[in-house]
Amino acid sequence: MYLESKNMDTGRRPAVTSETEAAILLAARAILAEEGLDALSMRAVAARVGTTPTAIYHYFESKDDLVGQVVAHGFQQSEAHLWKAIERFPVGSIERLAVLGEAYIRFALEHRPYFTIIFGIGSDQPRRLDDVPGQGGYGVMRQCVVDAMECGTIRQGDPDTVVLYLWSIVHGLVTIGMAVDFEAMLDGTGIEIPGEGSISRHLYRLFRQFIEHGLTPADAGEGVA
Amino acid sequence: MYLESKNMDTGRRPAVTSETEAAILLAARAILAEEGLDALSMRAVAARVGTTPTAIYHYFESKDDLVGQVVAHGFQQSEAHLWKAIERFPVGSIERLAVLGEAYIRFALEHRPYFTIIFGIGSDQPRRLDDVPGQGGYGVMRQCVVDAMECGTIRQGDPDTVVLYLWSIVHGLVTIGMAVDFEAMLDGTGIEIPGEGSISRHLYRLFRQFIEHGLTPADAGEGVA
DNA sequence: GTGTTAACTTAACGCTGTTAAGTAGTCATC
DNA sequence: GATGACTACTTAACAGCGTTAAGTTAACAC
Repeated sequence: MYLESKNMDTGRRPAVTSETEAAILLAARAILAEEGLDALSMRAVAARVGTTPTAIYHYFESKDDLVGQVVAHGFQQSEAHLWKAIERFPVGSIERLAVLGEAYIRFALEHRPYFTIIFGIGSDQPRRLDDVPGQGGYGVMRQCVVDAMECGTIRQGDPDTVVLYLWSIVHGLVTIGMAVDFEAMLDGTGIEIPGEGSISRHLYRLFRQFIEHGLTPADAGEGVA
Repeated sequence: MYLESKNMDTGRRPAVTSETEAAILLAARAILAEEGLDALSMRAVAARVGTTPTAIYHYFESKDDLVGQVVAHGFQQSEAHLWKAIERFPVGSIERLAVLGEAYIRFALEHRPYFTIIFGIGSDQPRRLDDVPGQGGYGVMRQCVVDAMECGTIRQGDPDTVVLYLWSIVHGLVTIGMAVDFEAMLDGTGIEIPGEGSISRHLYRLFRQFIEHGLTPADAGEGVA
């Protein structure tokens, strides 16, 4: 549905020059943040900017194009967010990898509409990762994995497999958490719900022993809680 | 957006009695399978059944209600699908757990619109897991994890944590795979794309060593490829 | 001064979910 | 056997959506 436009790949389109164009993008971003995805209509954006809906088509091919650029802006921030989160942890350390996962979860929860648009609408064809702005964090993750392998923190192997593995864990956790009420679900289980911080991040911390040492008892070693 | 209706929790609503109601559900299911989520409109369903759009409101509160019941039907099948997939593997075995994950992936890929509706649309509040038909496979997974713990196949601990961990992996893999073109993405990486079978299932098999033995080199033992 | 272009506006099309109001047909009761 | 109630619809319409076609107004070029 969304993001079909040729212009959504970031960078290739010339920078925003017009004041109106900037205002449109700003308004769209504001609506998405304040009122959510359903409230984001061409008419709503136009009303906020103070123009007519059709004026938007002077700057954007379609709604998909507009939304695509809004999301691209969000995801471009995501990469910076991830890099910033890990910078104070030693390159190649397991902490750096762990914090990266937490940062991914935090960003996803704070930019839920972006994630819904990129990963949520699924009736159509999947897009190339190059078209996902900031590669959805893939680049950062891959660098961290490569570093960790070089340092011997994690075992040798194909880095892309490991990246996809870690990405699946954090992304799955976030996706399930957005759809299912963790709080109600985990009530009565052995998992205690933390007073502060998101449940998703808490769960991710619980996963850490499995990620590091696996589920098999023989491998458990010092990892057992 | 969808599934807000009180009637979406399966079972509590009386069974379909009217012939027309059954025809509406059948038509909606057919449209979803043949033409996808975007094509599923009240008018399209009505046209297929041979009635007017408003007639549907005699049987269903809203579009959300109708879609909710269609999806509920699909997810009810999912639990049976998962149980059937694992039945020929020994209770408590690691194979049984592995096959369960593969079955989840297969079902998700074959019932993409259902997953999109339940997990994809994320602007609104998350729902209780009880309301997710078939608990999204949670019950099956949990039983398998408990069995595996009792058999000593996986280490002792809180089963719900392990279920969420495994669920996150398969669900994340599926979700990313639906949004990103794996084929194009993995071209040029160390991951070889299999000729037959889905890429997601192939990746999941690659993850197995990490799931069992973790990423830490000391734990790797016999798990290394 | 004329032509061209950018930056819009007005009006409309076809689509969507949904509601209000009306209409047959069936069935129970007085 | 007429009356009222209920089921199962229909027709018409409303408000909103993305989008397009056509017209307008201002700025600038030659």
